[in-house]
Amino acid sequence: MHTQHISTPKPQDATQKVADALALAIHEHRLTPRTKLGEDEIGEIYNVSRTVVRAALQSLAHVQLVEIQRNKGAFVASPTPREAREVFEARALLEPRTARSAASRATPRDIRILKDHIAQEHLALDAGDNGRAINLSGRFHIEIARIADQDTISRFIETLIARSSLVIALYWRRESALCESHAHHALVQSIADGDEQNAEELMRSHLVDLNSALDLRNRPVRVQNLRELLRATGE
Amino acid sequence: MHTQHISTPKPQDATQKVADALALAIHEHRLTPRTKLGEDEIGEIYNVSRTVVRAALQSLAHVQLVEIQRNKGAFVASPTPREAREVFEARALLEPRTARSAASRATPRDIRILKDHIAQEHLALDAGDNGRAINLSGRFHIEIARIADQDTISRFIETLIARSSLVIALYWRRESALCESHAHHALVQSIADGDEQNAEELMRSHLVDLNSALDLRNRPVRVQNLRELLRATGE
DNA sequence: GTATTCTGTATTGTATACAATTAAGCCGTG
DNA sequence: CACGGCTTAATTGTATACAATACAGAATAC
Repeated sequence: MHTQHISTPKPQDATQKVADALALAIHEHRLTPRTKLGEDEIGEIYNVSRTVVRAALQSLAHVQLVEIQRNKGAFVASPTPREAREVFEARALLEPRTARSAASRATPRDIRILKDHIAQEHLALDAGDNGRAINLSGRFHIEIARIADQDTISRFIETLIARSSLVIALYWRRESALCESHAHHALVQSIADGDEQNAEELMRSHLVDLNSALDLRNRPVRVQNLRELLRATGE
Repeated sequence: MHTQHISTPKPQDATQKVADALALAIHEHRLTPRTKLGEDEIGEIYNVSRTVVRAALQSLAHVQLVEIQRNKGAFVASPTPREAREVFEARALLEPRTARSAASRATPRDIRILKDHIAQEHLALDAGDNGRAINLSGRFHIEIARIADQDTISRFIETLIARSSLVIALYWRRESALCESHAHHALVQSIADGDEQNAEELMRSHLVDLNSALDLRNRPVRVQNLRELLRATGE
């Protein structure tokens, strides 16, 4: 992921590339909430102008992965407990129905893709790459939404899962085991069986489990920005 | 290039202003689907540079009010029948629950605001200003979402209602009466009464009614762009 | 007369330059 | 020593300049 320096052929949309790269970094928890995203800094990293960086940041701001404060700049978003709760409430509203729909439409190829996702998740977990595991876990849910073949709702779910990654970064209780791929496995099984009722119910309980693994009370403000970190010692 | 020096107080975000102005024009059906939105053209109208216009257009593209084609430019979005159906399916999934929540939380002030909305709707209809009436009707739904106090879901609903305006522009059957403010009135009543069950059910049936007023089969491609219009004569 | 290539123009994509705002450092004063 | 105002550096907001792409029309060949 570092062969960018020499040519930069720019075959396609540079803005999208930067946005994707930043989103991936956030999803994998390499960039943590409240981190400052300076335009020049990012531009130098990806060898693009601020024009492109700004467009990428605004795009990420739209899905609330970053927060832009006027004349202050862009920061990795830091969902409040309220926002965190809302994100999972919205997921609870959308995803069970989506899982049901997926169960009614999934093709053998879809099932294969889902199982492949789970396998990769296992690999990442075994390798101790938690960031990648979280990202894959999210993409599993997105894949189900894609199978459901509802573009509009899928898009909503994608943004919710993106924000979930931030919520997890902030509020995940280390006591609870990381991603419960058992739940994913059972979900795939019910989808493969075309058991709509079961798929819907499994997704619902899966989301409840996820939610219960969060501790929305205290907010650990572990920040990458040193200045911010020092200031936090006061409290 | 053109007098930016003297007046243009620019007290706040110029990008947002342009985006809002364009969105309003689309919501009021002054800008119709497939209309080309040239950057220079818009920039001259609002006396801002292309930089600002581009940001506004990208913002609108994100909520799918406009579609941006690379190297081609931005156009007012033109939802396909499939997209139109999906938009209303998503609304049917989100809004009844939201209405229920609104019924459980609405304050007297909220009720007053809703009733005021309806009154304005009536005024616009009586004045024959269909565009404004459609816009107000949408904002009525947005207001209910706001009362429900779920920011995340409210944001989704806002984009859905924005797109609904495009759907209406394309697929509304002129036979059916325009906005049925009776439905809105009954909805407000149930919300004022705190009757959650009724509010949810009324919203559900209201959306069904809206949907049945659409004809998703034929797509009347009445376009402002003359060139596109002439080309359409062939079919 | 029709089709096709070529060329010029218009429009978008990206980079850079300038203006405005913010944040930090410095210095003087109480 | 702490605090407040001023000055300066850094960063963002906006405009403009340049590069690349696409569209339209004309000229040419058939």
